[in-house]
Amino acid sequence: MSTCFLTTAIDYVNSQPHLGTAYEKVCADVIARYKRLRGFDTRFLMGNDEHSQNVFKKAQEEGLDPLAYCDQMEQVFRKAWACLDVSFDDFIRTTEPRHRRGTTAIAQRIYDAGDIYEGVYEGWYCVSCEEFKQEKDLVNGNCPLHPTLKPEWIREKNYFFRLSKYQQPLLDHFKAHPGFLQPEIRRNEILRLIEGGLIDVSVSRAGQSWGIPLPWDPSSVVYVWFDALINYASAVGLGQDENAAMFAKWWPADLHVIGKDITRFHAVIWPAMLLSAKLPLPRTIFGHGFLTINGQRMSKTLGTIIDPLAAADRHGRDPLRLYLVKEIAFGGDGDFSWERYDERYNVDLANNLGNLVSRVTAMAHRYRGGRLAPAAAASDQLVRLAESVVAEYQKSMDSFALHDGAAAAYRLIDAGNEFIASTAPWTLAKDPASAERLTQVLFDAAEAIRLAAVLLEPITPSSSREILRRIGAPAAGLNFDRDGRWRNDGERVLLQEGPLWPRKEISVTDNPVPPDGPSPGALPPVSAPVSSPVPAAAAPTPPAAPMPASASTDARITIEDFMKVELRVAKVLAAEKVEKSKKLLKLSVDVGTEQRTLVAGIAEAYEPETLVGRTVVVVFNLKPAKLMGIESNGMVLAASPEGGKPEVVTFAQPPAPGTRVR
RNA sequence: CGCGGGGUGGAGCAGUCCGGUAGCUCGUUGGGCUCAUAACCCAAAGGUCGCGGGUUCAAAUCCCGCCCCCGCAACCA
Repeated sequence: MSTCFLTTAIDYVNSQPHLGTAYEKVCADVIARYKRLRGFDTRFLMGNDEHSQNVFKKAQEEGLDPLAYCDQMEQVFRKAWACLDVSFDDFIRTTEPRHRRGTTAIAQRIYDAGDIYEGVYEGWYCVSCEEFKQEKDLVNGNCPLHPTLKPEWIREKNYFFRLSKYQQPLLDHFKAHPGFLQPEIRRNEILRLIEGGLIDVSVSRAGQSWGIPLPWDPSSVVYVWFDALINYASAVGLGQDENAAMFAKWWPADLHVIGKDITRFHAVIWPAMLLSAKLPLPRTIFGHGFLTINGQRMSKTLGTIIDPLAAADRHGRDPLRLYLVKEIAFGGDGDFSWERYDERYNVDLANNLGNLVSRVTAMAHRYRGGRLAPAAAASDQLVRLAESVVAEYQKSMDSFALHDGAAAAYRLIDAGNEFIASTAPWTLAKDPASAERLTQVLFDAAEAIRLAAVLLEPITPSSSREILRRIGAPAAGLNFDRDGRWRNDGERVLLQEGPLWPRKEISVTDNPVPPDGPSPGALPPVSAPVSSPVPAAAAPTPPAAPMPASASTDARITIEDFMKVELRVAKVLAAEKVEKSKKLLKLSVDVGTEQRTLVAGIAEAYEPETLVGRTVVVVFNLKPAKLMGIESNGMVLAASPEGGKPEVVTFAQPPAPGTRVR
């Protein structure tokens, strides 16, 4: 049996998982489940990255032993992944003995290969990145990733890995293995990087206790990212004699699923380390994109960090999983918004898949007492479509185009609905002569559902099992070769039960996450090479936020929309009637920074002279417009009663011109 | 020249590497059906593929130039 060993990035435990972290795990899980469905002996590894100075500090702040702190965080992460149905087979922590042994072993091998030398490292060090920065990478003297943080100039004894030596071997490897790094855009990026020359990298830190000691110099510990990368190998037995068989079975990894920001570590340094240690390189590295929220980067300050558990809670974990894989092209960046999430829930699950199951099971019961067996040949059209769908699904999933795989499955679901409309079972039911035809039509419809459920199983595992149960098809031990094709055999006993996904009338408001409370304890900025720090709240996940129910027809705008309008206090310097105009006055106003000419439609209510010297409010950033030949650069605010005369907005105590109004 | 990502029917996106009928979802309009979760089906309207050049028989796609938008950090997968 073929094997498949795949991994995700291990996560920093400074903070909790967020939707972005979850995105990676879910996608990797979909791949893992797909491989199992295809019959691969699959091992899916995840874990936590714990040897970070930030973790150490964070634990100290909380008055905890670092390990105890990590123990707590392990539970937080495990719980999150369990809630999302992420089916990892192994969960590694970098503080585990097996990892220490693996790291020690590989470090020793690299050392023995002569690829590590001692030196003194001097340079700018970003505490948050835990990474040395090159002068040229600094922006205004600060780390580009943490502009508010001053890098430290550090000088210490350091061991270096001869990365430079592996430039050509890496290029050769990339050339020989076109699929080594995917998608293409990452491959090109990294190729350019390697071609540009590699410099040796520091692999140790002196004078620290939180980490794995170097085997040849216990006064230093292995640099955290170096340590982190090795988890993939130590998890399957590297450096553990008693686990040699396991290592032989699983290594090299078939796939590392990682974020696009850490491809450099995975596609350059990690392979070089393995080359040096004379170990096989992973077969594939896939760098996925980032999730944005409403088109914006997830940001704690903007309140756009989304708790994956809250998202799963809103409609269910499978609806969330489906959204993440179907609505985002795997490899590119993608967007999440509550509105869209709600929409996809109703459309994909309630209206289409769920409703299809309802109508078929209902008809099976009404017309056939819930029992269906083939009575004739299956619909050619459906069978042909199913064949093409399965082929496309397989091709897509094999090439990590998970979104296309999901779309393929949905073509079958759509076809099921179309098939019912075109065959009109309710009409067939009225004619006794069509009895067999009706039975077959219902069977075909049920079969389309069954097959779709099988194809969707990697994405929506528990929902697929539920559908299969209702449709009277076996759900246990699914196998793609046997179950992933059209079948016109066997009796099915269908169950008519309530809606799988009730349609939800969604009120217009969005973000169901309440403004998070002040995060406890100031956490230093964190960015990690090998995994990603996540939002800081150390408190346990709050109960999933309820859906907001603010009703209104949404003509309302957001504060951002409003803030686009720049209102300013202005003082009228001069005013005159616009010739040939009934309503317009030409005003010259002082808006604080400058003097402007604008036109206001208030001539019917004000004599020009009465306005001079008055303080009004103007829209400062309005596009100029020509009125009666005069360019107006702004707009005076005035109450404009229907049919009545406008009343200019003024102040009891006029502020200085230029003052922002909001 | 900071880095990166974008500009494709009303909205959100795919397609761009490997030129050749511009595709999907939502929305809108009209029609149909009644098995089903006011769900489903059919049809229609709607696009100078940011702008300008170039290559080509042919450009959303390749080349050059330009404009505009977004993100850039106690948060990054």
